[in-house]
Amino acid sequence: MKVDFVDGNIIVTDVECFSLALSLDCGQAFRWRQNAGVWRGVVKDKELFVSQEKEKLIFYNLKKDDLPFWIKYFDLERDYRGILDTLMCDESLNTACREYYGIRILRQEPWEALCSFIISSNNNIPRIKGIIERLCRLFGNRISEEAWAFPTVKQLSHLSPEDLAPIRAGFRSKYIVDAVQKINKEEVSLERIKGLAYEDAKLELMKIKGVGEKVADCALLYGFNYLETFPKDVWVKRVLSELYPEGLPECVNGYKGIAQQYLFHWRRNRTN
DNA sequence: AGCCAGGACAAGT
DNA sequence: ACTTGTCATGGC
Repeated sequence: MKVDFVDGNIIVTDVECFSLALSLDCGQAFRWRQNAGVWRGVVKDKELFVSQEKEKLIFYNLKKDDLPFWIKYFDLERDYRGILDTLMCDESLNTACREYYGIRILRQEPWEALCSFIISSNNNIPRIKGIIERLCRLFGNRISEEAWAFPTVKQLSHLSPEDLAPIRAGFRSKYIVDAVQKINKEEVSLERIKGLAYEDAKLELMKIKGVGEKVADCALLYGFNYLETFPKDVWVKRVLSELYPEGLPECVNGYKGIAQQYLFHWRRNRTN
């Protein structure tokens, strides 16, 4: 990775095994929008405009001090080339990884990931995005003309399911409220989860109503960077029953979550 | 118009 | 321990 500063922009070159578009639009994050080749998103209280040309990333109007934050968010320091090499150990994984080469598991904010995947349950991606957008606009800090931060637990702490009616999350509103209250009362601690083993972390999250195995796994994979986690949604279950009735090959061990993301996106985008 | 959606949960076998 | 109905809403 090489970094240059040009006209207030930051240019990062020699970025290997990374596709910005695929990583932002593969169903793991719900707040990124693309316009004329430029992706816009918000993480914490930071808004980012970024685009990619081959192995070059352009961070628009970005302060130097903020670059490490985004390097970490996109997990650019991790050796994905090496990881994918080991993951491509059979025909299906080989195809999935080749077709969608460069998807990285983003390192999202824990609360945002948890809340987003509570909202995701029995829901479709366009609508998930809409609900989250309304949640941010109604309850998050406005950080620019057209950008709102994801609301903090504290900002949501006084709300009832009825107060959440405008975001039109349906039956999921009461789940959001339960998550907020348990975290507020420290019945569930997102801070503590970071130090727990996978199984314990999962049990901790599953104390929350509306958080079953799948939602907990998604939160751990996308929000806590537990890369060995393997969330099983309907698409991945199809892959498992169709291609891996006897179980996954051993090469995915340690990075099951990454394998899962490729298999999910590959299977979901298949037309036949 | 009707089916389905990156599920969870309770109730029924 | 598995199976089924229900939940609220809107995208297609």
